[in-house]
Amino acid sequence: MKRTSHNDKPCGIAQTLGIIGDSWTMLILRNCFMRTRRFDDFQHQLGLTRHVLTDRLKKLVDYGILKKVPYGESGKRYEYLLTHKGKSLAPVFMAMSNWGNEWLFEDSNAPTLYKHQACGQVMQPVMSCSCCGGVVDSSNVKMTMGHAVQETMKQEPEERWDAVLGFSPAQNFEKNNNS
Amino acid sequence: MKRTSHNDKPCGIAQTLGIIGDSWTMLILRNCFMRTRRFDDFQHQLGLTRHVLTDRLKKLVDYGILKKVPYGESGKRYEYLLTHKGKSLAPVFMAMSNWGNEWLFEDSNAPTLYKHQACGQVMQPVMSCSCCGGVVDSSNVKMTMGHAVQETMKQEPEERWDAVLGFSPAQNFEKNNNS
DNA sequence: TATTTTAGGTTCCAAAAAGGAACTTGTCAA
DNA sequence: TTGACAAGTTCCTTTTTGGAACCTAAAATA
Repeated sequence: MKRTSHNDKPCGIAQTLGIIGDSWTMLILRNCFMRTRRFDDFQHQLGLTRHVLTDRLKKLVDYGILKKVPYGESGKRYEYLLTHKGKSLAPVFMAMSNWGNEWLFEDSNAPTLYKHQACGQVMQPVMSCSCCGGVVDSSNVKMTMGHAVQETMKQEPEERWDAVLGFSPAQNFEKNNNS
Repeated sequence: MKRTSHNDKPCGIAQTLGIIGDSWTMLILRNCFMRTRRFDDFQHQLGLTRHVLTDRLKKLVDYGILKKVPYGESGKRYEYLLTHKGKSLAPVFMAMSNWGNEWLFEDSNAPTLYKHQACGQVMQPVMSCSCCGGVVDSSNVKMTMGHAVQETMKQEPEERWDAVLGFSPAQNFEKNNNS
C-alpha cells in the first residue's frame, strides 16, 4: 500500500510532480531562491517538522536539484544550494506566483514582484513562443502528450493536438464566474 | 495536529501551493486540459482512489478552478470543466512540462509538445518580460516577496531584490553536475 | 418490462505520512 | 566548562492515502 509514485509515468508533468509535487518541497525551493541555505533557517522560516525537512532536503539532493556543500572549518556543517537544475525551476515559480498574484490577491496588493535585469523594469513573466516570440496562453496553444500517455487516455490520433488549452470560444468562461 | 495550511501565508507561491500543491490535484488538472471531464474517466486514467478524487474535485470546484456542470436529461450527472481561472494555470503546466522535458528525458524523447496556433510551429514555452519582451531566466531576473514574507525571513531591505534568481556567476553550477 | 451497465459517489479498514516534542551528537564561542 | 548552535534522529499520535467493497439513481439493452 505504498503511496502512488508518478515517477514512472511517461509524461513530463507527471514526472516533475513526482519530484516537486508537494507543497513543502516547493516552499523549501522558494526559500532557496530567497537565499536560505541552512537546515535550521528552513525550519524556522517554514515551520515544518524537522524530519519532514530532512526527508525533503535529502530527496532534493538525490534528484540533483540542491547540492549539499560543507562549510566552516570542520567540514561537518552543510549548506543546501540550488544546482543549475534547481535554478531551472525558476519559470515554474514565476508562473505560479503570477497566477497567485492575478487570481488570489487584489492587483494592487501582489506580494511577489519581478525585476528584469536586462531592461530594469518591474515586470510580469509572460509565456512566449520560442519560434515567433508571440504570447502563448490557453487560447492559442495546443498540446500533445506523447503516445504512452495518449494510450492511457484512449485518445484518437486526430484528438492529439486538441487539449483544452486550445478550447473553442463557446467554452470560455468569464473571470470570477465560478458558478 | 491538523496538516499545515499555506493558504493564509502572504505569498502568491505559498497560496497557490495551498490550492494545487499536491500531485493528484495537478494531474487531475492535466487531464482536464486533455479534455477529461467525468468522474470515472479521471479515476480510470489516473488510478487514484475514488474518495481522494471526490475530495480533490470538490476543492477545485470550491476554489473556482473547475465548474461542475450538469449534463443529460435528468440533470443529475455532472461534468467537470475548467473555468477561466483554471485555464489560466496553463503557464504553470507549460513551465513544469518544459522543465521535465529538459531535465528528465532525452531531448529527442520529450513526451509533451506544444504547438503555437499563431505561428503554427511546434515550440518551447519561454518566459519573457512583459515590458521588453526579452527572455527571462534565472540569470537575469530578481524577485522580491512582499514585506510580510520578508519579515518571516528577517531580510534586510537591501536584500529584497536579491533572490537567487539573480545569482552571481561564481555560484553557477554545471548542468548534470549534482555532486 | 426486467436486467445490466454506467455514473458518481460513500463506507470500512490497514498502511503511510505528517505533526509535536524531546533527545542526540558534534562545533563553536566565551 | 558551560552554554548555545547546527543538523539531525527517535518516539508517539493524528491525518491522509490506498484498496476494495458497497450504494443509489439514471441510461442502455434484451
